[in-house]
Amino acid sequence: MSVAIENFVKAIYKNNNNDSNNTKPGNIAKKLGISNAAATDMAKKLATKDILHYEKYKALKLTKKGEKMALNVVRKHRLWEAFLYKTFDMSLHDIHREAELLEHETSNFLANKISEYLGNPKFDPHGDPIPNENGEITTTNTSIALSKTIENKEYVISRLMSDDKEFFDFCTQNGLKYGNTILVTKQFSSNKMTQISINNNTIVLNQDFTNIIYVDEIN
Amino acid sequence: MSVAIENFVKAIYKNNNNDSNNTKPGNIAKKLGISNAAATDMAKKLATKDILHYEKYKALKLTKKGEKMALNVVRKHRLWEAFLYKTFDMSLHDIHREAELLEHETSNFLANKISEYLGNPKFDPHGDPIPNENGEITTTNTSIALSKTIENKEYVISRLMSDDKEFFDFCTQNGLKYGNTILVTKQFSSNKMTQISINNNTIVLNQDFTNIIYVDEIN
DNA sequence: ATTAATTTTTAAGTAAGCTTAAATTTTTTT
DNA sequence: AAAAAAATTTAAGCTTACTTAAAAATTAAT
Repeated sequence: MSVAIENFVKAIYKNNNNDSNNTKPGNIAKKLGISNAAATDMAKKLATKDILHYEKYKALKLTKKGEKMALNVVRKHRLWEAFLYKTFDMSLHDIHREAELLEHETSNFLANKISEYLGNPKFDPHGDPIPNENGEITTTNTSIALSKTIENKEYVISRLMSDDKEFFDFCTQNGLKYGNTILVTKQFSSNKMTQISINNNTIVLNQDFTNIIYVDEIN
Repeated sequence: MSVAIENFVKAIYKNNNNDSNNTKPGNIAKKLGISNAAATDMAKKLATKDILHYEKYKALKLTKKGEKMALNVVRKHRLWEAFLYKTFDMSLHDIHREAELLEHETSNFLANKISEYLGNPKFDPHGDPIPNENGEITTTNTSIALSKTIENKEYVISRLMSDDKEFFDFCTQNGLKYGNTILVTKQFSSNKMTQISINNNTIVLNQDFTNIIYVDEIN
């Protein structure tokens, strides 16, 4: 399977997690930086290979086979992220950029070596779950978006769902890191902003950020 | 630069080291598993990009730019080999196979991280020199092929120049490993075989092997 | 030094993965 | 519900990196 195909199924997989009705060629095209026409072509091709279901003008949906392919790539991506983070102490943005390339040239053999070396971790440094060798995600996800949190409650940061360098730079500067504790001090319902306290600093975040920062409640 | 181009210049670079008159399209084609016609096409294309010198029916020769490209790929290949060997304890054959893929998807940034992590090694686990960041090989090579050694002298294995699984399996089984000491007990000049002693075992090797096993004299 | 064998080159063609432009369908707006 | 906007699809075309087959040049053999 080519890099183009692997990236295509990965993009569908990631999109389906959020909003499966929205997984149309144009949407995937935008994420991959290709034209709508190219995405339609690819979708039709992959349908003949039993990798996805394609119906004109309808949303794309991966078959079991396609989902397994996507999860295999996602597994390699997240294992590389975890590995590079630990071994070379690279930034969240850098590990993503490198993993984006390495994921396509990594044998299952090597992926398993990396996993074993790391003690078969369940999450990568962004807090994203790492599928196992069979493409299964065995962890249950109890995290919620920061935008959905309740005032005056404490939470632990569990996931930073982004690829954006500026976002990660901001997080690093403000101590927003996987595992750190924050206190939600105010939810501005009118303008959808969230005020939090971390390391004795007060920060106000807008929805662009509070929808991609995930947290777990502290019991 | 594409994977096809990187592999092409790498193949020329490796061939030039041995016999520069022999570096014609058909030769490179055979190494890459492509047709002669494809190799000729590629050579003509790369000539327009100032990557190599091309003259009809003559041997191919890399330009300074082309050689730098080749050395950059070779550097990444050998750094990956050294890294995988050390970190995951993989076999000489396995590290080669994985490095062959990873070398093309590795940024200079990551290559430098790997090099630094390993203490900027000068040689990979096969004994091949690792070019530095500027594409320079700073080590001088004093090794000779096992076929050129002298009877009743001791040598240290310094290089195993092969990609072949069977060869590496043979080496592993017989203790033929980078850094190990051997005694040359007989050179059969008639049939070009070499008899050595290692770990109290006697082995007779033919030229297929003695031309790719390199050794250093013990002073 | 011819002839034979091999290699290189040219020519024509293919598949993958894109592009732009136009036609069609769906979705949104009024 | 009709018109406008947006998205999807179709069509035609491009580039890269190959292929096979035939022509041309080089190399090897007698």
